[in-house]
Amino acid sequence: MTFKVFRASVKGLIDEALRDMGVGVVNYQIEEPPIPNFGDLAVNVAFQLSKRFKEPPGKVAEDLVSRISGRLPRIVASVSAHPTGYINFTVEADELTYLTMKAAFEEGYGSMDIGRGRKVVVEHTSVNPNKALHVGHARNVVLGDSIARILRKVGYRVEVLNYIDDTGTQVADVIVGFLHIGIPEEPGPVKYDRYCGDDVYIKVNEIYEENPKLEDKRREVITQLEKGIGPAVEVAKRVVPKVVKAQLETCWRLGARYDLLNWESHIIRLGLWDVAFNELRKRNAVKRVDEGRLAGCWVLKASGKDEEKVLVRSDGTTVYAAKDIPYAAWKLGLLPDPFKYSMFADQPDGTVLWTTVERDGNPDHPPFGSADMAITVIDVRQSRVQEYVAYATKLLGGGHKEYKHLGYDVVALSRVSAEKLGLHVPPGRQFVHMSGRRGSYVNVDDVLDALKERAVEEVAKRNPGASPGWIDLTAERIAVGALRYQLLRQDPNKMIIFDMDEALKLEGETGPYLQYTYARASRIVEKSGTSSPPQITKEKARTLREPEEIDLMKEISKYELELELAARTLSTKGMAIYSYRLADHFNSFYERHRVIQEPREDVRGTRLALVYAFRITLREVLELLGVPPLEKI
RNA sequence: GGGCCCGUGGCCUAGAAUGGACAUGGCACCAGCCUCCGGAGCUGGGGGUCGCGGGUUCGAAUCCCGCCGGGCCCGCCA
Repeated sequence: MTFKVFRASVKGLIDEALRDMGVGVVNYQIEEPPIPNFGDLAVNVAFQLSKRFKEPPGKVAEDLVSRISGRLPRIVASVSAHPTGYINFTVEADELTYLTMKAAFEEGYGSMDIGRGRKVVVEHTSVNPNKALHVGHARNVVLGDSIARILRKVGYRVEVLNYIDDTGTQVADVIVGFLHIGIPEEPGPVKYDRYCGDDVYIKVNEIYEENPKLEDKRREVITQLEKGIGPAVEVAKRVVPKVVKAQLETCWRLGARYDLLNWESHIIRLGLWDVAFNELRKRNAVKRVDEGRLAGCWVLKASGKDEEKVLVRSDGTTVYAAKDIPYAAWKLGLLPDPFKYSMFADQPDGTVLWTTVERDGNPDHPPFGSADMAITVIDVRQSRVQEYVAYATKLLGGGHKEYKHLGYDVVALSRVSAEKLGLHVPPGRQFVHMSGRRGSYVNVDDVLDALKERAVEEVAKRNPGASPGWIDLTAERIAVGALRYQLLRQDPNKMIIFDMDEALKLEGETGPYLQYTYARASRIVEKSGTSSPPQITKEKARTLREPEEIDLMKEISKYELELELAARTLSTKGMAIYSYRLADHFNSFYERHRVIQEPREDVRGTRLALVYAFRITLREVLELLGVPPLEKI
């Protein structure tokens, strides 16, 4: 309730003036001016009105200002018309300081109720359980995890799902390796997901090249997995959960957490597809094609165009994309829940991760699914399929619910990094796509380890005599912060060309810069000898006078607006950039003004309060991004 | 062939929905700043046909059309 108050006041003033002038609805914008001299917020309403009145914007602006200037509330210091037509408002800094600090020191700071208790499920990660995560998967994990954190913060009931495709070809390949090629199920000391991905999956695919007949075995394995009987199922029961646990280790390392694992085999064996399919038929949403090239297939009737998506082949089997429909419908509670549930693992954050089971569940489970909104985090190559799935949920009676695809472009390897991995990069190409099957990818654990190694050097250098355990833990957190920030700060529509040397940077606009700044602020708080923020009064707020103090305070006051925007747009980018701006302003302040050593007692107290407010706010933002805050670095 | 995404100094990048003031930061580069709460920092500087060409508009990085370059999707594969 800070900069937001100022913004609301500005809007109120403009709307009141418009009413006075007797004009109807005008679509105008309130934005931050490009140059601080122009004030703190600018309104472009005069441009819109100038069209209507046939008068120059500057004149309209003056007219509006003359109506407004007499009735400014306390939070608004001044208003002025710029000759170009903008109406510029300046905030009353003392008032904003007081409001901002008061809000920051309150319990539940930043929490708001946009969600109104509505339930949202966020599905992310969903990596085939036959290999270790590469950095492309990491983008998925951290995007989904941060969105979940943001939505929870703004009042949604959030449930995080991880879909395990344990009946697909990728898992089947690994099982073929164990069952028909004789690769041992138990590796040496290597992490199990990596073993299955690097030593089994790749190998099996190489053997397919020489011996294509072996692919018949894959078909056989998949059939067994879907039906739930046969030797392949026995192998899968031993192998897949071990891979999933190994993958989860990496996800947890990245700071992610989940509520439930949904296994594809359960969806299939419990007949959820048949239920969904019957429902689609009942609602006349699918039809059987009688003739032509699709004769004998069941297709989804597309809305407008003549596109038809095959769901059931003429031999009666379902296509890959069709399997997503019952799952989506379950998420939104459009089908009866066929699952039983049991506990799968304890997570680092202290919560329990549950899993679906086919029978003998724990009756004492929390409610799952049946959300008002479903968000599926999956890369843009799945956009088309996701459209069909969203459309199918509407046909199944989910018209009042929302199914959203949160897409993002892939992470590719830079030419330099690819060549360092020994891959051939054709001339002229600047990047190469990652592929688990070909083994051309960068493993997430490897990236984190490399980052950590760099961080250990730095931390040890700056903290002589620190315990190895502390150095290790701190370096780990730096590594996670660095990687997460990098993956969250840019537009999801843009491909990330991953370069190892670039990724190892710890300076500039990076996670470690934020952590470093947080530690700086923490040290001041520690040295102040206080354990809670000083009482702030309007009188004390008045002692903030230096430009760097005011700028920092204003940046802090914008937190709620940024959070609101992030939640509404399901985007982490703005939050990431905001966190950097916050830290940047703090460092400018820190450079020029002393806190502990400030001789004037009143100024010292208010500055300390400012540091507290900054630290609390940055902590909030870092937690939303999943960048671990560090007291000491 | 149809559809979607991207193109902003040498490299990376912000400019959302709803066009508006001198185009945002970072990396790299140059010049400064530690007797002072932590220099992973701070201050200043150079560097731009916002891919190209039209159009709409008083005004376009932003909207429209057409190109160019890069990527992705479009299967009774998964």
